[in-house]
Amino acid sequence: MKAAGGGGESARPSKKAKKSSGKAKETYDAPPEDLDDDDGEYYEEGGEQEEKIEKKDFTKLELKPDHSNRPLWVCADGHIFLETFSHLYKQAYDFLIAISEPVCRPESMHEYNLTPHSLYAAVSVGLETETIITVLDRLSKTKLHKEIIDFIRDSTLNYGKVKLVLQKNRYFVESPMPEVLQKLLRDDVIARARISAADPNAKDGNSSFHVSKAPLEQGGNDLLGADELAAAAEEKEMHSFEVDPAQVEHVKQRCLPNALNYPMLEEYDFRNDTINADVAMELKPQAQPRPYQEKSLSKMFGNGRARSGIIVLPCGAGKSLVGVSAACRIRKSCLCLATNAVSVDQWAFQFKLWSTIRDDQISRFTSDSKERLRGNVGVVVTTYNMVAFGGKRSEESQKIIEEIQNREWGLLLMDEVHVVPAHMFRKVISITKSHCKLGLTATLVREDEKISDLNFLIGPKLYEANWLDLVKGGFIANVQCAEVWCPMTKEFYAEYLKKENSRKRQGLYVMNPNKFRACEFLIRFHEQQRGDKIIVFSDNLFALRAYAQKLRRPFIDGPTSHHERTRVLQAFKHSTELNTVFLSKVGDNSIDIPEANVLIQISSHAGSRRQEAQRLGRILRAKGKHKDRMAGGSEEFNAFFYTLVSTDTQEMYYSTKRQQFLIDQGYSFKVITSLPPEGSGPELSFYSRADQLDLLTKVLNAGEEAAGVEELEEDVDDITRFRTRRTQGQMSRYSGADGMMYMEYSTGKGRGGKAKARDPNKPRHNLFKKRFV
DNA sequence: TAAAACGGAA
DNA sequence: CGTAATCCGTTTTA
Repeated sequence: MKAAGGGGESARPSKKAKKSSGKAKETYDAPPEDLDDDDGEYYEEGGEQEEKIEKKDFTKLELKPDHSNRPLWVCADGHIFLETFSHLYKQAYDFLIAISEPVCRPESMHEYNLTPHSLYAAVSVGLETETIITVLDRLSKTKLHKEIIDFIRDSTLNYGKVKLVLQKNRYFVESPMPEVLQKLLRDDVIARARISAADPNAKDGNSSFHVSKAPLEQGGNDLLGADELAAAAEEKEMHSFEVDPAQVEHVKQRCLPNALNYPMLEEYDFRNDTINADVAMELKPQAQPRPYQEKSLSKMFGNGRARSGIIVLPCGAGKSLVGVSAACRIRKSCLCLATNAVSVDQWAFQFKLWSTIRDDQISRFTSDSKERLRGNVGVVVTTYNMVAFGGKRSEESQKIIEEIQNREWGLLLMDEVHVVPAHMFRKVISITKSHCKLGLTATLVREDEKISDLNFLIGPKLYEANWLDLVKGGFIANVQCAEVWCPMTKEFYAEYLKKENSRKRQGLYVMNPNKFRACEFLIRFHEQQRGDKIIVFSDNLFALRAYAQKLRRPFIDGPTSHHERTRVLQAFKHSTELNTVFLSKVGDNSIDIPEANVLIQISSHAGSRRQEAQRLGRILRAKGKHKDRMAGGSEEFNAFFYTLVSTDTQEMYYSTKRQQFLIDQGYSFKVITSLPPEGSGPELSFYSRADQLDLLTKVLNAGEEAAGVEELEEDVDDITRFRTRRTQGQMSRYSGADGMMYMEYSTGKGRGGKAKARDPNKPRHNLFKKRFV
């Protein structure tokens, strides 16, 4: 088994893992007992290291003899690199996603980061400290730094000592160890949150805490392992104090790893909950969760109870089935929150589609459909707004909202958790009382860094799928992402440089005739050559209307009536005549268009990574079943995502920023510099200079109307030009070093020629074949 | 009676 | 930092 004389016996006095200089001996304690490590001995006595060790310097780390079979590089600072071509990739990925935070996941090498929060999440899904260390060590090419081992131990030490429980609509902080509660109460925030009602049961000479015997023996204990039974036995003497429901959020925050470090366990033992009645609902037999959906659920229900937390799945990967499944397992009242009314309808539909819930046990609650629950239990689907709305309410709403506040919910199911502004969130979570909270999202990023608040507002991240793995599995579409660089025409650029007002500038670079022609070309190409369904996005309403009118296609924006929307979308879905629609921001969230597989962005002014990902999600729903899949992971693209950018304008600055999230997910962006193609002439609009100038005057006039403010005539804006250049620099950096992005120039000029060559084995799409080979 | 339009809010 | 979109609730219209 373990090599004789394993690292364990290197009883060395100097254990410092990191030396600044001089002759340092690098020795690390071997991980304690390896669990059956069937692939044999790899431990060697710690070698002598001569030079200074940088945390990310691998050269001095001692490789295990069979390192090539092991997929991980583990750095002393908590960064972990995973080789995705390893035969252990799948296991290693599942493990890493449980214990660490993904940083960047391109095709062949992933980067992860161990943090106190991620370790907290790991323990909360049931991993034990020593298991984490052993498995990590087993997968690592090198011995683990002692620093890392200590870090893992420290981070997970206190987990599970404190619990938050909801009983009869009152919150209690519980622990078998009264001294821990004392410690917590020394914290101001927690002390203030405490409600010390004179509860007759609390009278107890020894301490001021409630002492209770945990109700056990409810049956179903045969499902518990020995550990749980032991733990349950310990819980017999449980000390607790009550906290103000409005302060729960702050108490949880204080208990997190970055503060007092007693992260609170929040589990719902729904099987033994006899107070809240069950809801009769089960998954229908045809609801077959996919492997990754199954996996997310197993993280949530791993020990027979329901854990609170967040599940991250890309759009179109079937988040709603996960949500409905969770509700069906718990079988208690469920409050489901969504961002808007359309989404509410969809959720209600999904519940009816996948589960056997009776129609009168599910109700929608929005401003124009206030359905009441029949019985005393059931599923309520509503919006964040509805629950958090502070203003005056109609009489009927008032009643329902009171009911929601007073009820004790088994599950609080939150869709698109990232979207809701933080203050709304907080309100919703403290208003409603639930035993278990499940958050669903595709993009766990915000431009402000409030995303980490989710750790105490809801719970740890339970599972996150890797987009590229789902692509390989054929569960979501395989998307070709491209950034199309459209040079400004001479006249437009001259005007652009004159303008100070950013709004006017935007008008100019969005309406750039070359961009228009590129867009027109792409629409024609995809409609005619491939029979695709196309969505064109524009944040800028003027451009949206102008493009749509010129190209004679319908558009949908905010003011478009509901009736008109459905009419257009029906035609888009079912008619072969209508294959392109133009959408404003409305399309980001509330419109569902499963048919579309090509997306063109003509205006994307703000640098929101989330919006970019959300938009890509519009075309991710797997297309054409599995017919596009081929063995060996070399599959043809079946969806296309174009971002049209006017070169040398502010747009370039934003687009790289926006792409970052997708790049972290492993997507690569191809840069296309000559669209429309060289030879194209009057068959595309704005060919003649006269037409272009005509457009220019229109844009200028419209700009004045809209902007309303007269701006100073200024010369070249240096800042903009600087930014633009710098951005280009960054992009070429991506193209070379990271291999995540590469540039292709049909003209061959510039430094793009040095770009990484594409894989010749991969089939190339016609469009790219024609233009760029 | 139900849909559409308006206005304020965050 | 400003725009667009959303929501709620009320009022108007068919």
